[in-house]
Amino acid sequence: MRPTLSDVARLASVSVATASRALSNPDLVADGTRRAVREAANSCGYKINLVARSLRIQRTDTLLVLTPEIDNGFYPALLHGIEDAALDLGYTVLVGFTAKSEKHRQSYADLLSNGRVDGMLVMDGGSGVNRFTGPRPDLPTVQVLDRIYAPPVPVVRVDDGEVADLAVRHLSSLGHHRIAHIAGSAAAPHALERRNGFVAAMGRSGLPVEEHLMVSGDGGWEGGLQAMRRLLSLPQRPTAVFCADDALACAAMNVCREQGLRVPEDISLIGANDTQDGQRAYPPLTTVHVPRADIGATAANLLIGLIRGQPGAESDTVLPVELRERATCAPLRAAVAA
Amino acid sequence: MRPTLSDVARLASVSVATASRALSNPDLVADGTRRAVREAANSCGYKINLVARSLRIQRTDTLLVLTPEIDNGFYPALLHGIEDAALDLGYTVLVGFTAKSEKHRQSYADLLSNGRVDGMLVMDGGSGVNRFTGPRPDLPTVQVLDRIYAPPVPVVRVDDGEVADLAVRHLSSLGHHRIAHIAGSAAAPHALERRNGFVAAMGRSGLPVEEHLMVSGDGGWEGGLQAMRRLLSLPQRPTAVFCADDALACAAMNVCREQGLRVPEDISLIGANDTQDGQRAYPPLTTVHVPRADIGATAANLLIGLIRGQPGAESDTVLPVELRERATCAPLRAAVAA
DNA sequence: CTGAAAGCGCTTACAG
DNA sequence: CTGAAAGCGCTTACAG
Repeated sequence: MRPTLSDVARLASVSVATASRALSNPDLVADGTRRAVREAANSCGYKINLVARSLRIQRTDTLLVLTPEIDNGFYPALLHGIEDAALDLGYTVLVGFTAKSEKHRQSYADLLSNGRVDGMLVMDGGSGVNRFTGPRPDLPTVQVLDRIYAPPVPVVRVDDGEVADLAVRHLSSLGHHRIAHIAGSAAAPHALERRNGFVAAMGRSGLPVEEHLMVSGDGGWEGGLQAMRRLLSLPQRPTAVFCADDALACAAMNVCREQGLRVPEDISLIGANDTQDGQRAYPPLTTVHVPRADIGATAANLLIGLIRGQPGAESDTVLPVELRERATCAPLRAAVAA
Repeated sequence: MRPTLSDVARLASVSVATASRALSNPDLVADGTRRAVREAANSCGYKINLVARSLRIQRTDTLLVLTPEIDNGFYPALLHGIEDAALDLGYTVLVGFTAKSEKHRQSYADLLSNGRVDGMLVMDGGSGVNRFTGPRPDLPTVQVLDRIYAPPVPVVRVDDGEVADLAVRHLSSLGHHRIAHIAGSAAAPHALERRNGFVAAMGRSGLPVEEHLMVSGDGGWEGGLQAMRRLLSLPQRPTAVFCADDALACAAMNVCREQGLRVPEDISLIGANDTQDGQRAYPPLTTVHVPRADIGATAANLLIGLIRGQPGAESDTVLPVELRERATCAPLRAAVAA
């Protein structure tokens, strides 16, 4: 059997209380005692049992993160940001994939109410599950990017109106005015906000927004392909398109190639989020950068603050976004010249 | 405070023993009792405390998976396969990212020795950490894809020689004989095996393997770019290249574009693994499919068997791979005609 | 500085 | 079918 603390205590000829202190709170025991206990622990290969410890101290030092499928290049950076911040503060992070079914989601969320984790980071709000529906969680929770619980459950996010605004202003500054938008999944609040932001930004730039230039990219990669094909089949094609995310923009770029259109000479494309697929596309995608690692780290720190009962947790933290010019946008005249 | 089982027992006027049975082992109590206890539990919002339960029953029903960075499109499917199988059998999975440092890796691996998880799936062997170095784990462990512990620690993997063989035979059947290879990270055992497999397969096909046609794609995306540039700067360019993985092949494809070479008309490219980036490339990448979800599920099932003490766990499970023809390979004469 | 004791919240032989 | 009791492996007041 695995040695326990009482084995160590016996070997070191001290009480379990002292053995515990020597190992977890070294300052509380005499030098010699500490040494003896440590040696005993080593000699028998003692490892502390964290579940016993958790039961006793009433915390697990573990965070849960609810995430949708991660195979889309958006979540990994968020996860790493969370993990970095958490590990620094002595927390372990457990990730639960919730896109499969509401049942899966529930079984993960139960880990919080069942005391297996101390707090929860919800970043699957964009997948449309359970939105605004459940009661406000009474255990430490922070939302990432999409708000799915009413205040005062904190959110860490970006301003999606600003994302759209940066994209539209960039395109407009290049002389484009027939600008299209491929919207993201209707289930994602942020996609809706980017769409609204697109309309608002077009207005602010004094540009007309034509209904048929706003298409839905719902349906993942295939949806993106179809959306772009629809746009290119229009009698009056757009000269530029703002895609709600980089994956959609990559899909759009592929459609351009299959139809023999050059990007950016014949048409300008801009994405959003700044994910790896855009960076590695050819040509590399111009996009609006979303600081995912920062968002993750901020959210994790906030959650840990909540768990530790620190006051003054902001309930709405908005991080800045910025334009990342790469190679898929060109001045309108280039298209005209082509 | 959170209600405990004894609160429920009091409300239902039974002993905690009975309350426990009514909730966790319903058949053991009378109908009326069961109903009363359930009602009591609901009325006070009782949730079982899983850490107390774990301490008592001496298991956590949790699996740990050690994974390197996941932002490369390879790991998500593996993770999903693991999670599916695990959830079906009542296990929760905890994932630990280990690429940051050996310290991070250790702190995750400690979760196993510290009793927070029942078993461990090691799939970060390709990142070169700690290889063959640590003692054979004495707690339930299974390795995924790369062997980093000596037998009999089980492995679930593919035959990387076969991966290379399928690729080379495909290229050779298209008439290519000046075939190059861009190798994966030298730290990854499977990359080495693919490289050796390439040499063997070339031999089997009666093709010469020229030293300068085998280059290292070490260094991630940038490494891939450089490797391909080196190949294209050769006096005698290859007419086809087998890239150790799809990301490398995508990098190679970008280099071709930047140099004005058409794929597959001017040069054929084949990858391996069949990841999303290859599927979404333009043109879609021909590759060797590796059944990642199956591998994950198989490994998880094996691990759970180990945990439950089932005998007969195979210590080396090899899953089949297959060629996935898409659009980046063409007959040699096409290149000649060009 | 150290030890005896209580207790975290469950489950499960053992009796009845 | 139900209850009293022990115990999983720790930590931490409380005394000394």
